[in-house]
Amino acid sequence: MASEDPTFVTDLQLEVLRILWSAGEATVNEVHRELQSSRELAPTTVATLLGRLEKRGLVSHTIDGRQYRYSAAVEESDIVRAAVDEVATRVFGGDLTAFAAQLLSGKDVKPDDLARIRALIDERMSESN
Amino acid sequence: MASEDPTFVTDLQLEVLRILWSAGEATVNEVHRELQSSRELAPTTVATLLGRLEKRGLVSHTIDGRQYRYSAAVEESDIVRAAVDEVATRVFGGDLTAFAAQLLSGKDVKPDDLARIRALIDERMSESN
DNA sequence: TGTGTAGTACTACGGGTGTCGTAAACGAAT
DNA sequence: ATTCGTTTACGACACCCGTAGTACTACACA
Repeated sequence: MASEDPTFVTDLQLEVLRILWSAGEATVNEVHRELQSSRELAPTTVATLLGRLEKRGLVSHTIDGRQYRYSAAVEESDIVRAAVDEVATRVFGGDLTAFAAQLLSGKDVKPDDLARIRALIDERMSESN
Repeated sequence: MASEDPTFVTDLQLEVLRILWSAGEATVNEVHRELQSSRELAPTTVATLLGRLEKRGLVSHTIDGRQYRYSAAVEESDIVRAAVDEVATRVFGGDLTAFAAQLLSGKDVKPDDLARIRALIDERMSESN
């Protein structure tokens, strides 16, 4: 079991998925265009990316004329959860308190954040009581 | 600059570093032996690993007779921080509240954790007042 | 019906990783 | 000294990622 975190995605892959999540569906060219703001990639590169993502089951496509319309086959929440779990396990050995401590010790944690997170905790504590 | 996250480490690399952190120093064989409990690797594999880590500046060695004594050249906190920052940026776009929300929404968050994290927040809030 | 063009598939290359095998070096024991 | 064993160095291989060139396919229009 525990084959190999099937939902691990790299940076670029995540960017691609994000485009699909927010667009619902997109052709290679559309993805390419979106991506263009952050990266300079050849259209064929994007096609390769999408193809590889599809081979892994993270996206799928339907045919529309001579174009492929890609859409994500995984939900954003799955990917996000996988990323967090991964760090929680790998780096903190499942010790969420340590994880949170690290998260909150950052320089750029604003008081706002602290307050909001605290509110989240209170909520969670009362609901699961 | 901001070349390419120089402190990114993979799973296995982290395991190796952990051994060095807790041992202070270790020969290839010692690392190999420690690693053995979780992975079945040939001793040469471990040597390769250490060598590559050294090339990246994450570990260094001194010579002791015919053996190398490796030690970590980075601190655990650097690696841990890098890992957390990475996810915070990549996955949450720097939104720590969202990050924390995700972290706290996990199934395996115990009431204890919540309480402790809350205490951390309170502490942090008052000290940075 | 022929041809241009848009779009995909195939192939490839340089890097990095996990994984080792084998060669070379260097002390130790005989 | 010669041999042996331990330990490191070098080279390799498969696999994945980012990146892209080129070849192939198939509609669309003349």
